[in-house]
Amino acid sequence: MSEVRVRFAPSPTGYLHVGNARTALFNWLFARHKQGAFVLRIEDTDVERSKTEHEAQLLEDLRWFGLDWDEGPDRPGPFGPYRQSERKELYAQHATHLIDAGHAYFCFCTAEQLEAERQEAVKAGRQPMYSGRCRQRPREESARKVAEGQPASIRLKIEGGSFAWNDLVHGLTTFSSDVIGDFILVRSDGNPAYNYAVVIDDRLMEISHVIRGDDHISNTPRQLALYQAFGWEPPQFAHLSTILGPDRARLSKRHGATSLQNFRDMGILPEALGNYLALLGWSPHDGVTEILTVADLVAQFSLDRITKSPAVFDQEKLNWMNRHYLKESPLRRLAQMAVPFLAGVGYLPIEAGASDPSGLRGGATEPLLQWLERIVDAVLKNLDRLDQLPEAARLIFEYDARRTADEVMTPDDRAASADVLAAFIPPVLAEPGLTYTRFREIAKGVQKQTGKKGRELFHPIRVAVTGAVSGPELEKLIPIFEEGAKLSLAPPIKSTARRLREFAEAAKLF
RNA sequence: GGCGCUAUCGUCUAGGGGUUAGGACGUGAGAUUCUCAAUCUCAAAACCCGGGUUCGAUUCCCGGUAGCGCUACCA
Repeated sequence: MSEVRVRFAPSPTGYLHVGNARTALFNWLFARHKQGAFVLRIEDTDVERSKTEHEAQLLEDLRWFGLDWDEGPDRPGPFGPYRQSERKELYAQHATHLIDAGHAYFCFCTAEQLEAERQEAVKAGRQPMYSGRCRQRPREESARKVAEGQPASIRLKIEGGSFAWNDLVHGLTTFSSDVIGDFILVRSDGNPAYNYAVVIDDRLMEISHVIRGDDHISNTPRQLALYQAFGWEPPQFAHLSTILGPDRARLSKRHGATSLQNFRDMGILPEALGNYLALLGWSPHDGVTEILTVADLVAQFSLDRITKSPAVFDQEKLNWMNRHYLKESPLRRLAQMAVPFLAGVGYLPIEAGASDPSGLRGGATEPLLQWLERIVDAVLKNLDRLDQLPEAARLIFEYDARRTADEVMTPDDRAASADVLAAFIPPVLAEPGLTYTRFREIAKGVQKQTGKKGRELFHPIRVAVTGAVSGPELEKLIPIFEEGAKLSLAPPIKSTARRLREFAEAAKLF
């Protein structure tokens, strides 16, 4: 068993937390770095939380994140099945084995009894721990009660002085066995408890390294007790620190975006999220490099460079990293990703049940995609994430001449720039197909005529044409207006000339 | 309460018995551009506290404090 085998074992709750995503990522990086196997196991024995329909969503989230697995529910391997719900027979067999060997016993205590004992212990200031009342019952008696149909859970006998392991992140970690009660292996309804199922699964799947959140540190001695009872060699453990919110409390839904789906909806690129998460609790050897490709991460990853301390999730830094990857991304990819964001605010015509995967009426045609590339190229520098695209591109899709003339352009501005506008607008209106080159020539003419240049010249033009005091370069915007107008979209894109005509009218210029 | 884990700029981190304690995000200033942004340059900003060990501790040890976790027939 020298081969490295790691696993990620999520519950399909329909919500994959970034903390879990980071755990999955670290497992995956370690497996790929060691050229071992990455196993995906679904922990779906808890029917309350697990919904089978959520499993597909989970796999989809993981794939979007860029992870793949060698074995899993959709990729059968030699250690299947990979859903806990399909492994109940295995858990039952091993529990029987433990009882026969005298390491486990049936417990007939009711929930009420246990709760009462617990309350008492707390009141008396003692450690609330199972008393072990059913431990001494003769095996024959227990067997008889079970045969009679009395509900029973199965508990493990905890013995021995202490449990210790050499944690790959934290180093030597020790627990006294005094603080661990005889815990439940199999619940009275026949379902295995987490600490039991996880040991059976990890052992049977020949997992070599268990990499998981540090909220499991206190569970580890229990699991060690099980390995001991079975006479099994335990795997290596590595416990990852918690991800916290800005208030230093464990990152949760009330902090805002915390699921993979949330980040996807924000227009965060998977490679940006992966790079960011990899740096949350891990750093490369040089201690300087921050931008790392997946290949870099796989090549450099090592468990001994993982931080022990918890980390506060910083959306600002994620945004920065996303901006970096956005700029590196091919325009075509971004144009395609832009469609749902623009369609979502009504800038592009969507159609329910459209045959095209983009969901657009008429489909995402080549001319449309080329035009979207221009838009993305123009506004990219202003974006942290794609969900800011509608706002950044608004001046392309919306132009209100009335508002521009009355509000955006102040009376002072208008008075000061009357000569520029008077010289600029007529030649543009007379131009059939405006290009940026032509626009430049006209602007030059205005400069000669009015003697104004730079900001004095371009600001009034910008405002009149875009309806905004700031935005992308006119060099990029003019072609977008012109090309957009030709696309006959619904709602339509107004050409430069049309904008100026409306503006002149609203401002009563001529 | 008990047990456990953690502690370097606001945040993510590098480092390590002697360093000008390094990088990044964010922040501030400047440069540049028709504007915003982007970009570039510069700046401010940290070793939790108290004991020990040592010639010397931010680094090693102990204690305190704080934060977090576990203490379930949740996972």
